Amino acid sequence: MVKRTSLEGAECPIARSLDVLGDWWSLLIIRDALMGRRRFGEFQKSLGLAKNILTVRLRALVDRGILELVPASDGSAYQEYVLTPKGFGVFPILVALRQWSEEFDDHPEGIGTTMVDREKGKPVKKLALCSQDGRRLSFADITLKRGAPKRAKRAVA
Amino acid sequence: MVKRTSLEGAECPIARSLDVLGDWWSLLIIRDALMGRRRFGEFQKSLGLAKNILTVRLRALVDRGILELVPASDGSAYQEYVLTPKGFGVFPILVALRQWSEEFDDHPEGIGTTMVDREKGKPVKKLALCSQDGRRLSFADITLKRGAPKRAKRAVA
DNA sequence: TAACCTGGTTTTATAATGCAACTACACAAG
DNA sequence: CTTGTGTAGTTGCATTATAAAACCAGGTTA
Repeated sequence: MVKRTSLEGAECPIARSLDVLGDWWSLLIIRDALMGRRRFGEFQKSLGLAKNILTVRLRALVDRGILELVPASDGSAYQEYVLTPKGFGVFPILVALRQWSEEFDDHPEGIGTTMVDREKGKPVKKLALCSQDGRRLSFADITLKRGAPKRAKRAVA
Repeated sequence: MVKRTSLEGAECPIARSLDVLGDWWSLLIIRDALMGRRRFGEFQKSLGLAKNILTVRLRALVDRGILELVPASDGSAYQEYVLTPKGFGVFPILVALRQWSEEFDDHPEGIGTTMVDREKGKPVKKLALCSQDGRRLSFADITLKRGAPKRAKRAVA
């Protein structure tokens, strides 16, 4: 078997996420979707990737429950791709990627945009990992415990 | 040009990060490095990837300033791969990936470990994006402004 | 109805990935 | 000093994924 070894079924949740999001285009498609793009052609023009690849990626994202196909909002007979809650949940990952580049990129002058809060127009704070009682945690302050995390009941949107 | 289109030089900092971290193995290698692995053989056994691939990935991570080759800590003539500050900076990205899986994975019971704070043993809080004055921001509360972010002066370690 | 746009599929070429076999060096034992 | 074992790769070849370009079908527009 030479296929690109799948990480599906891995125990590590990082590997599980990467199995879904870890290819070259998926995260960029989701980024564009968060910026409001929804049509096949919009994605294709914005990302500049081949249409056959985009077809496959979009289908995969729909299959995994990250995007959803809905009738076009403008009343035409076409369809649009919109994010599901699971898709919106990717937002912090994109923020983390953005902030890593902002902090460590070797040529930061090449970065074209800064993320600011809409109300004040000021750059946002760095994502920080905190304990439940509010202490800031570095990677040395955490450890892994066996067993699946209990999932908070999610509101029904 | 048929090569896997490089995102190098993109304006979007997310694309820039993905250009470095966006392949199947790099983030998993960094994850392992954060867990204390440092030798070629350790990575290879842990990840189960082909040695030629590992060679290429490690070299790329060293070239990009994420890993560093240092003389082995046990006094042998071999070398070890250790994370640079830039490498440690990837930690929040891995946390975000982990938390996305914890929250949205379709089969959460397959997740093997939970991240807890070492001191209290309790699960950590979700990463939250905040404005400089402390308001929690959702993706709808932010916007992009043109121009590179100013980078905070970093301590000289 | 003809031209055009949208959202694809097909074809074909090249680059990345994976396995297995092989090599080079370090170190340890006999 | 020779043989054996472990580490850290390299090389060769098969298979897959990715890409560019051509093609196409249904909806929309003129």
